[in-house]
Amino acid sequence: MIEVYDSLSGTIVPLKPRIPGRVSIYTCGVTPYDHSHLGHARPAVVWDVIRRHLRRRGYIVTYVQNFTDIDDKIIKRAGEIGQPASELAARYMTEYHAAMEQLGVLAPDFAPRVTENIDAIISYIGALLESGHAYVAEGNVYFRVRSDPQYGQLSHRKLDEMWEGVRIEVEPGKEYAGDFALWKSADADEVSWPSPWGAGRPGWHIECSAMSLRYLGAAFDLHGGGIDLLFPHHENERAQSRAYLGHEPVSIWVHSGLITRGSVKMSKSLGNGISLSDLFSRFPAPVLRTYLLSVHYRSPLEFEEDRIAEWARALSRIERLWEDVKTALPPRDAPGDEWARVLTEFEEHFLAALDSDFNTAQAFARVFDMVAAANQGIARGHALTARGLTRRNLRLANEILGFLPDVTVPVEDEALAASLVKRRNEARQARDFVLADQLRAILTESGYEVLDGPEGTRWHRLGHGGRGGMQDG
RNA sequence: GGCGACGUAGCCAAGUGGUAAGGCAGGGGUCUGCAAAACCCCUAUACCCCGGUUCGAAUCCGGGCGUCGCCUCCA
Repeated sequence: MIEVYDSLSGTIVPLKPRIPGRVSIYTCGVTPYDHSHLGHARPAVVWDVIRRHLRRRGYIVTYVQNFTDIDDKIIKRAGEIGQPASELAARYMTEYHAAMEQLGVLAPDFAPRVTENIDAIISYIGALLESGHAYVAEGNVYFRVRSDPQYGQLSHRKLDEMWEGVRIEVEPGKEYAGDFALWKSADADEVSWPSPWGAGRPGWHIECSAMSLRYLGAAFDLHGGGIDLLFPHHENERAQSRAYLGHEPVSIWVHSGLITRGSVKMSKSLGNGISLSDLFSRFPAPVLRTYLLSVHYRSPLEFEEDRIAEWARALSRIERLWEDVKTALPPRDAPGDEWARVLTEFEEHFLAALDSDFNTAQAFARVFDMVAAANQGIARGHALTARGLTRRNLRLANEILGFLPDVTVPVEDEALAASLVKRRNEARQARDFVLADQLRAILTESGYEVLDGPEGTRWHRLGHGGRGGMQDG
């Protein structure tokens, strides 16, 4: 049984897919008007883990994540740099895709864009006008918020209290301050599409209602996004969809916590975002990916480079063990010791942690427990069994969490490293420890870790997934 | 001002009624040419403060203090 926190009800609810065995998901993607930052990566990685876990549990998952590739910010930015809005958006969408790929995020099944769904949006707005949930004013179309008696339920606020003391000017023609634009009329020099209400572009919220309907149907299981989208975006989206469909569009609303810096939210408009390209130059992608998974997805995550470095040290323990077990054969038996029990029961406990509202922090705790048990087994004379069980466990965990690097190192580098290790062991046998230490220093500086043990010298490249090797010491 | 969330060891962080996961850092020991890794042991009578409910609360309720988020740019 998988349980998920639902923002609408404010409680943990069991996941009951509308179609048994299938889970449909829609999440709000980015507005591509600037570089991708860490805050964009968090929900992407979180949903990647959710998808992988659901698949592991046997569900067929359909995942849709949109791009809002036309809006005021894009138009403004495009005007500033003298580039067409479509080119600006395309550039940043490409960058986003590349960053997500580096983070090991599976591509969505559909990645619809607003500009490719204008027809669906226009007909959606038309239906809302016909049913009286929307009205035209000065070339704009507004959604009549008070037509939905449940408006405010999702974000847990009361409509009457919401607009008191609001100091923004109400746009001319709006019946009510809380009403929001479904269609915005365009200035002559702005990019626009023809519509029954004149040339213009869609408002911010309507695209998600129209595109989720087109790609997932009239109702779907999970809707995701950052908690900062709860209001107004998701509140508005829900109101539109309820008005259009006559029923609830979403089974469970799932919101991920924000990343903060100095306790303040990281966001493009505050200019305190850490760009992903910058982070990629300083940390391996699996470290960044799993750093985002090191706390529960609903908790705020304070960005601190020292924490990432700490996390990298923790991961290196797992990686070192993986280097030791990755070629192990399947185990034949397991002794009744405590460490063996941990290794054999790992899958059950690991998946149970994720069943519980996708608790990745707890899932990692189970991985570290398992790592300790594996090392105990190896140290206590059951290396074959321990390695075999551990290989299976790490592959399972990695398939969902994605903490192991998978970049291969050129063969020639490996061959050179192997010869250096060989010469070092010759020096050690000759008790020429000065030369041996020099050779080890060269290997270390090249990214190779050298470990002398009773079974010989193990060596591998940390953080890059080199094949490494073993030589008799 | 309104609404909401959070406050757990030196640091990060799970746990939400039954007696404190995990990570980092630190200390002691074993092993080792040295180192690293690994193994063994130690490091919160305790979960912001004060009341209350309960046989029992970090977990529920009330009050207080602090931090953050949303209140139409936002993942």
